[in-house]
Amino acid sequence: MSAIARNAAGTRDRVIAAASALFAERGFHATTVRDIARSAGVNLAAGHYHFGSKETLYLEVMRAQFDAVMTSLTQRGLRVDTARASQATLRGLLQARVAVMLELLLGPPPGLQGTLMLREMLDPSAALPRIVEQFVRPHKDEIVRIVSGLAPRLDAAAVERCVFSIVGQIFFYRTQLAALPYLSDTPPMTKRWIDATAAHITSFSLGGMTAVASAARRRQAGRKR
Amino acid sequence: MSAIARNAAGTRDRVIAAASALFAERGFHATTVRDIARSAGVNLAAGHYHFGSKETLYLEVMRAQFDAVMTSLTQRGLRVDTARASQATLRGLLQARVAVMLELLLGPPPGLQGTLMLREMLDPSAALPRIVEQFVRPHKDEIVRIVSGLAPRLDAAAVERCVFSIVGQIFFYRTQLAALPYLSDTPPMTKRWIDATAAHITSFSLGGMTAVASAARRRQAGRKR
DNA sequence: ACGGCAGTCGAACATCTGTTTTAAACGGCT
DNA sequence: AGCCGTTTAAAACAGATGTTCGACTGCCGT
Repeated sequence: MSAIARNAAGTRDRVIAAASALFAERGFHATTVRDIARSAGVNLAAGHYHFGSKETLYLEVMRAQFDAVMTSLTQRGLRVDTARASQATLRGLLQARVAVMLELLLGPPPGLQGTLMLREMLDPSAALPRIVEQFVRPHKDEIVRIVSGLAPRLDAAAVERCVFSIVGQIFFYRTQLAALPYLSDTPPMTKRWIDATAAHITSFSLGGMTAVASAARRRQAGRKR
Repeated sequence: MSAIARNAAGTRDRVIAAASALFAERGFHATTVRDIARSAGVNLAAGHYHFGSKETLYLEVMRAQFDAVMTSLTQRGLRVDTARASQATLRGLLQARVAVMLELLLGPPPGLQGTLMLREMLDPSAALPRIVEQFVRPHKDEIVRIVSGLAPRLDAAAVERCVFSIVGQIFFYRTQLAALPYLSDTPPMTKRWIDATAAHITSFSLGGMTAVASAARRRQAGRKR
């Protein structure tokens, strides 16, 4: 544990950092271990010494990346008690959560985790279950709680559909990122833009939830007749 | 043009078909020309004879795939005059359009075009502009027309945000396809499920649009004071 | 002072990949 | 028949890629 102290830790971390960026930018198969080594400024064999194989390195990158995200999120204290909050408070919570997810997906840094997650969705690996449990599930559960508070009459299935509708709106801007320049002259993703978009999504979603709730009520009333 | 009639067209098409499936399933880099040849049941050199290179083949696959989609869509006669339609009609148009896009993205066949498009979004190639113009743009314009009809008071920017909110809800089920089994016990994507989901998205979106519209009206009134 | 050891390095290995080449066959067309 | 576009077969090529090997380095404990 001598050369480790200054070198090994540094080397290992530099490999992880370089691999994260390259895997996100080009994907697993288009990224070569030589690219990673060159980008990290380390020897080609260093990667295999620390991780054993390219695939293990990839999984380790995922673990490191999403562990980092979750700790940074809990640090920001976004876990709030939604049990007994007013409607206005819940709306604020929703908007804040939407803004956080937009930031997370679109960066800066330019949506590293968002890109990695999207790649996992398209080419699932052994890392996907972990990512879903550690990263997606908490967000989903939180929004489920908020939606349940905002529309108490909805049953679980309807709540889930509403949550998917909300999350879908958020993911859109990351999924279609490459196509957006061709579709509209969207401004750069500044903090201002993120806040405005979060406000729109919140407003849109609140309207959507009340519409779905009243439709369900109407359906119920119709059945009783 | 003799051996073409039965062989060339057959061979060429078989290569395209096999390449489409493999590119969608594994992506460009993870697919080898030998895999394609074996899957198509043709000789290795056949691909290069017809397409010259793997990249050209890929672009040709994209062209063929999205040309096919668009012709099949126009055959279904989904271009309707939305200029002077009643609100109820517009709602029906929206729901039909949402259902079509869900089918397109989720298959069967299991979302081949949806997967290819998603891969293009993540790793754009020379095919992306064409895909956007031929495939994404028409859908967007159609929904813009429907939304404009449903909420005439909204300005262009607000309409676009609403369209993104609608399309985002649709894409969600394709983007998060791999994660859905971990998140909820979603039923298989039968026609029934697609119709129900389209109904939900339509209902949710109508509510969202009226909410956004009334918020805009409120903002306007506030400014005038 | 010295052996051990984790870490690093340069080189090499075996395999895979896209592409090209060569030769031979097949089938319709004039 | 002879030609020509198409297809097959087999091989080879150059370059890239993941992985491994052996030697070297610097530091620690004894």
